[in-house]
Amino acid sequence: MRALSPMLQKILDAAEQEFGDKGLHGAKILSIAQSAGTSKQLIYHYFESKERLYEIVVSKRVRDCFEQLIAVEMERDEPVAAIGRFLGAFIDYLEQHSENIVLSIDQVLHNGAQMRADRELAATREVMLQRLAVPLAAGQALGLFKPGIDANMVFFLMTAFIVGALSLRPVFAMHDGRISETSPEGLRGLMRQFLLDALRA
Amino acid sequence: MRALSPMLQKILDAAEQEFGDKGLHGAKILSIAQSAGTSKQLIYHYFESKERLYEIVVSKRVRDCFEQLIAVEMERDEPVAAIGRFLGAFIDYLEQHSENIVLSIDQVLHNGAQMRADRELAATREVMLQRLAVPLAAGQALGLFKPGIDANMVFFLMTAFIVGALSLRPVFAMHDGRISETSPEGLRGLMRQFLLDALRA
Amino acid sequence: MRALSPMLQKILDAAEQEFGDKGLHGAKILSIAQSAGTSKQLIYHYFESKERLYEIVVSKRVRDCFEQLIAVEMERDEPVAAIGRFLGAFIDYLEQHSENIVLSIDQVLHNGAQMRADRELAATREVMLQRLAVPLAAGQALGLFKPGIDANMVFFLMTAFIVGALSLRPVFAMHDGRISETSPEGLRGLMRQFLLDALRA
Amino acid sequence: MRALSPMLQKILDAAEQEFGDKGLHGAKILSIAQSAGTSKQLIYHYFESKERLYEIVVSKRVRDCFEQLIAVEMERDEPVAAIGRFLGAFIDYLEQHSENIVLSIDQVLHNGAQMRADRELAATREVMLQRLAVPLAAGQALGLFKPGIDANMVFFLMTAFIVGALSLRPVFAMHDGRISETSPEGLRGLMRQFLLDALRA
DNA sequence: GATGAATGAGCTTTCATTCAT
DNA sequence: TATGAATGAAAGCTCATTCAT
Repeated sequence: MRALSPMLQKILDAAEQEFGDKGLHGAKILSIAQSAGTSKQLIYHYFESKERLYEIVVSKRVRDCFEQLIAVEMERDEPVAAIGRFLGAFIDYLEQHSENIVLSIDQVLHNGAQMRADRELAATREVMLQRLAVPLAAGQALGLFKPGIDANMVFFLMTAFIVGALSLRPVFAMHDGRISETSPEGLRGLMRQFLLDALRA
Repeated sequence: MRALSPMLQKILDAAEQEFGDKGLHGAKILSIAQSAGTSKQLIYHYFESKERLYEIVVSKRVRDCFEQLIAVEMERDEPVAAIGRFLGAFIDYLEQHSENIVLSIDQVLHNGAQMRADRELAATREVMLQRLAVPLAAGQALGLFKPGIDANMVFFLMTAFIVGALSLRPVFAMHDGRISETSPEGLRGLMRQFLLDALRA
Repeated sequence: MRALSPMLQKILDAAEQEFGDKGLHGAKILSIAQSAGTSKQLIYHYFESKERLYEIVVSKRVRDCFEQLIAVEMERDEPVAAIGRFLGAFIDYLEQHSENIVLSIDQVLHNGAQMRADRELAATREVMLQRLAVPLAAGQALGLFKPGIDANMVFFLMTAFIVGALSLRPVFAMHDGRISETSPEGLRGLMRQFLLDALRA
Repeated sequence: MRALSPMLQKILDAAEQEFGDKGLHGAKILSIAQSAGTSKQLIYHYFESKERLYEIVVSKRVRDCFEQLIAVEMERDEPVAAIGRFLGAFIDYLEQHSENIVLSIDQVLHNGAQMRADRELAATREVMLQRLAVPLAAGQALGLFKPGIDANMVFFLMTAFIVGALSLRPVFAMHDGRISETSPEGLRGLMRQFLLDALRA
């Protein structure tokens, strides 16, 4: 991974911000250019189209997330604690990177088309899943977790729930103060417990 | 609730479709007009702006969802079965009304601004929550459900998970066939079980 | 001149207001209808088009102005005082009826097309001019006024100056406080003196 | 003042024409684009809005007028002739640039908002007024002109009268042939004399 | 790499006007 | 008189994208 030209880096950062704030449709190439301190034309010099830039940003963000999850230490803990640690890291990551939420969500509106053919991303993902599989299998062997679900499924359940909760929280908050009164700490614990209970045998 | 003029009804239906497919930004007034078999100007005759039409569609969809949930019979079952029935109805509704998914999701990109001041909607919501509270409280009294969570929180958890799962399913399917191989039946059962397990004491 | 149906009268009043505020282009039929408490369709029931309604309003306003001027008592004064009285009445009228100013001005943008064939208006105008001619001729005979100008020309000069001054006053006021500091009283006197001096032999 | 891109120049010329013919509301961006031989989008590339383009055109026209008046030689003449020369130049300019008339007039409908914050224009105006002040003061010292009026007021009176007369001439011509029969020469002389007489002590 | 000029396609919105009842 | 429905035409403006330098 060699260093990118500094302007290219700025463009990518600005695009991450803009797409993460407004989604594919809401983002404007001109805004990205201005945030990056350059012109639209330079963006077109580097990227063939807005869609392509978006794809690249999405892949980059998703890969970054996978890499953070790969870095979670799970070897020393017993299975439930290990999965709990993974979960905590996942929740923290998504809470701190709201762009990923919007980007994930935005995929829904665009059929996930942005992730189609990224081999490297698929590989990273596989590594992450294999690491998650270790404590899961160990826990299942000990009768701590439900049988019949694999790492892929567990990761899907986690993602669905965390992304759903974090993105709908503000919407629910409008209706009803109670959710938003729940401190971030509280919601974090709630999500973690909820998911662990759901996995338990 | 008197009958709407037939063209107005067609416009609302077409708007529901279009917004449900593409979200606020992606939807085009011209498309809605063409689907409804009329002109964009007539839409502006009835609705003051695109945003306002969107708000109305969102409110309508959400209210419809709440009403379906209010109609779920829960009186005859014991608590776990009652909540399970509610859950099943909720999942079915959202699976059959994918517009609601997109609409919910799209709120995230627009700060949920579309639901702010709909008193009637808030009232319907409250009725629904009160019905859900009955078996929940009964179950808690019997030690079947976790203590310390109320109907509002349960509804939030359900929505977050179901919306998250249904919307991310196609995205995950791109990476990995296994989720999509899971038959709709299978996913339905999985979600239901997952949520019930999470609520259990 | 029989009484008009009350709604017709309200429409004309509202049109006067709206055209007088915004000019032909700036005025909206819908606004007029709403101000009059009726619907656009009724306006089209009475008037064949926006342009035609405008013409009628303009004629009405101009006739009203002429009639006010006809009513000015000039018989008892000596010539200079008589013309001064006429002038004062004209200035007062235009100051109190800013619609007339805007309407006159707006004619410029539309080639005065709105006044083409109104016989009755032309007749009223002639009466007014003949009354003005009396003290003018008397003054000229006494060597008080310039020779070689007739009532028509005098009326043109008066109108040009008063309309010009009243309409440009706010524009000049932006550049320079001094004009606007001149009290309405002051401007009134200034205009009157200015015109009388210009007519003097 | 570097040369403008040729297309920009064409756009400005076309805008001057169009706004000068139809005023702010009546002018259409598409017309301007077509007259300039380009597309409306290019106009928006250069100017942020129709209003802004209008402001620029108005400022440009008004500054041009002031500059012409600054260029009038008044040093060699005695006061009355000097003011007469200024007046003649002013009348000629406005007769030859009917756009300025319409533009001035149109200000009335838009509250003169277009001239608010143009420092440079205000400065040019001040220079022009100072030049006009010289023969005025000299004439007042000799008892030739009324005391108690300054250059600003004189300029206001001149503008009001000339703009009023030139713009209302066609309107009056409809009613009455006599004004329009007055040759442009004749009207020019009449206005000049009329204004000089009004200034005289 | 960088920049100014230019364009095509399309969008939301407005408004005078008409028709049927 | 009065009203709801509908339409044609166009307006102002936005944005992704390209080209030439």
